[in-house]
Amino acid sequence: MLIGELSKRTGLTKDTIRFYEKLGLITADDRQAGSRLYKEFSEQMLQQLLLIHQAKALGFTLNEIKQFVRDWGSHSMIPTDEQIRIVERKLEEISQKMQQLAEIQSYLGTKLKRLKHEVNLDIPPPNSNSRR
Amino acid sequence: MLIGELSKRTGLTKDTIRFYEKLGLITADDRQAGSRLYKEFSEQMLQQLLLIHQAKALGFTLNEIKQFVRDWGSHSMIPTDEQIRIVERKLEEISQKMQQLAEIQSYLGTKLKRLKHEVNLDIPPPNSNSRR
DNA sequence: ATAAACTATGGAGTATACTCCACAGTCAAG
DNA sequence: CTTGACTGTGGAGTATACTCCATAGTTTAT
Repeated sequence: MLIGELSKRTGLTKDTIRFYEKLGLITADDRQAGSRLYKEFSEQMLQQLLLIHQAKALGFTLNEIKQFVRDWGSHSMIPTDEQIRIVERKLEEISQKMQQLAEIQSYLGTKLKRLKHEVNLDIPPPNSNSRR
Repeated sequence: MLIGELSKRTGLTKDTIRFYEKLGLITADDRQAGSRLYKEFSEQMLQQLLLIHQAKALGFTLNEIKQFVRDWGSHSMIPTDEQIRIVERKLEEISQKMQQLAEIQSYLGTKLKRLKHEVNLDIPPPNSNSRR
């Protein structure tokens, strides 16, 4: 597919996609268009962009993602046992992030309970003695 | 405490702390020092900085964190029921992030299994037929 | 065949989040 | 009482991640 379709299907702008391509986060095949070359993107690149998008929202930088993408690609010339170590490290990072999220979650949960309690004190539940 | 101590105890540079203070992410009391004013930071601000640090690592922008910090502060003049909605929204965001992390985690888990399998094929387990 | 909508390239500009520097006053140890 | 480590302010500079623009060739619908 061409960049326009890719843009629509990922929700990323063409500029962002071109920027990512320059950085080497994604790749494209060349396709002849008259005297010039257009870029042909694969379905896999679409998936990769969606993953990049997610990873960004989770606080990974483009450089980290670049490593990530390079390492996971089956075409990498990195020996398997090193790849294993890399993936294990990423998994640890992710566990850490999840733990941090869990902390904030519990913090907010407590806060929420307290707020709801406050509301209950302000405005007693309706119908509390409306029966009969 | 003064900024130096705060810096050491949070791991953030003085410049970063001053930057955050300018943005209103944290506050400080003034303390007379000769003809000038030094900033006095509370234990609470230390905690807040640690939280800001975590939130950043989880992909929240400083602007989002600013909202966050403002909303949670008990001194906010926001009505309780609105505070509840805000906290609930944050909790949803966090659930979403956790789900995304879980996805990546499972993706990497699969990848790791495959890699380990590959290694097993390359180098058969030692002692596999050493018994006897 | 021609206009509208698409494509690529190069480069400038912007927002965010720091980071560094120079200058000047303050404080604590010897 | 001086010296070294601290403090604040203002402003310039940097890295990251886009975003916009001008220009020019291409494809598609009418």
